[in-house]
Amino acid sequence: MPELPEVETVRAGLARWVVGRTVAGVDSLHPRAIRRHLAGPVDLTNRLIGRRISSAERRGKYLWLPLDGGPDCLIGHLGMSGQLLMLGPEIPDGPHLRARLSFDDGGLELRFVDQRTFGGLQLDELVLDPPGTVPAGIAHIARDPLDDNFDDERWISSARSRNTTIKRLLLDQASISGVGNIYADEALWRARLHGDRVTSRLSRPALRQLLAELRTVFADALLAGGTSFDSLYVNVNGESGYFDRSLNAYGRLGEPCARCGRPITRVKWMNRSSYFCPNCQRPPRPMA
DNA sequence: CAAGGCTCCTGATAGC
DNA sequence: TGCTATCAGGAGCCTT
Repeated sequence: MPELPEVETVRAGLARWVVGRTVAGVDSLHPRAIRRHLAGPVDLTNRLIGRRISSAERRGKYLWLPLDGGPDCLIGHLGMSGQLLMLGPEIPDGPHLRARLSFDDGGLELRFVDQRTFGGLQLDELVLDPPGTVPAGIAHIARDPLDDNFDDERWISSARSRNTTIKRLLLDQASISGVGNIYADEALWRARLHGDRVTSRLSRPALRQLLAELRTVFADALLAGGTSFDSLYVNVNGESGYFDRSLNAYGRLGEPCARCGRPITRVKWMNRSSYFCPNCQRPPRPMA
């Protein structure tokens, strides 16, 4: 499942392979892949052809490619199974190919492949959000913890003013972006916090440590090229990351905790799973 | 307005 | 063998 480290790996690949190139053709092959582009596939094609990609940007799990000569950009989101692959035009289309960009140099194409169709592409306008510039449609997405302008103390104050639990807050992209189910569980395990802890009752040092653990788990995953849990995630060259070997909680049901040896537990949570060590990560005391 | 839950989607896998 | 149920989950959208 692509979260911040995987998306950053893809962004770096796009910076290497598509920045500076000019779009020559666009194929929209599945309506769901461009459902967020309300003006439709013809508009998407017309507005992309002839445009040169000037950079590759990211905030949280969103990617965007600013286009030369205008305030617009191509936004990409991988959803839970999206891949952006650079492939030669002679390579046959795979079964889940949703969109394709070709370039006027005739070189490698950019293909958007997405089995579960939660991801998508859209054009959007960049708005000024000093000192960064983000697409209008993702202005509600908070900065991520690897952003130099992420304000730790402000986030901590915000958390302590909220009436919610810490795992919910980690997954709220309007509060802190880039965190999904895997890295939420990993950061909470590293910080020895149970996901059901109420944010307003966590100390500032505990929240500071959680941010630190989030950053180290992201950094570790980036070094490994991202996590590939079910082989749906690959970088732009089609190579899987191998960070899943380093996970301490997520997907480790019944395996001994790397700290204390107690078996990792899984609970159903919001139509998904949470993995944690029942010994290192004590659930909150029930309110009287 | 904040918080929480529903829903979109496909393919692998388990169970009968 | 072939069917149905379950699971994976990001994030927009809706309800409370």
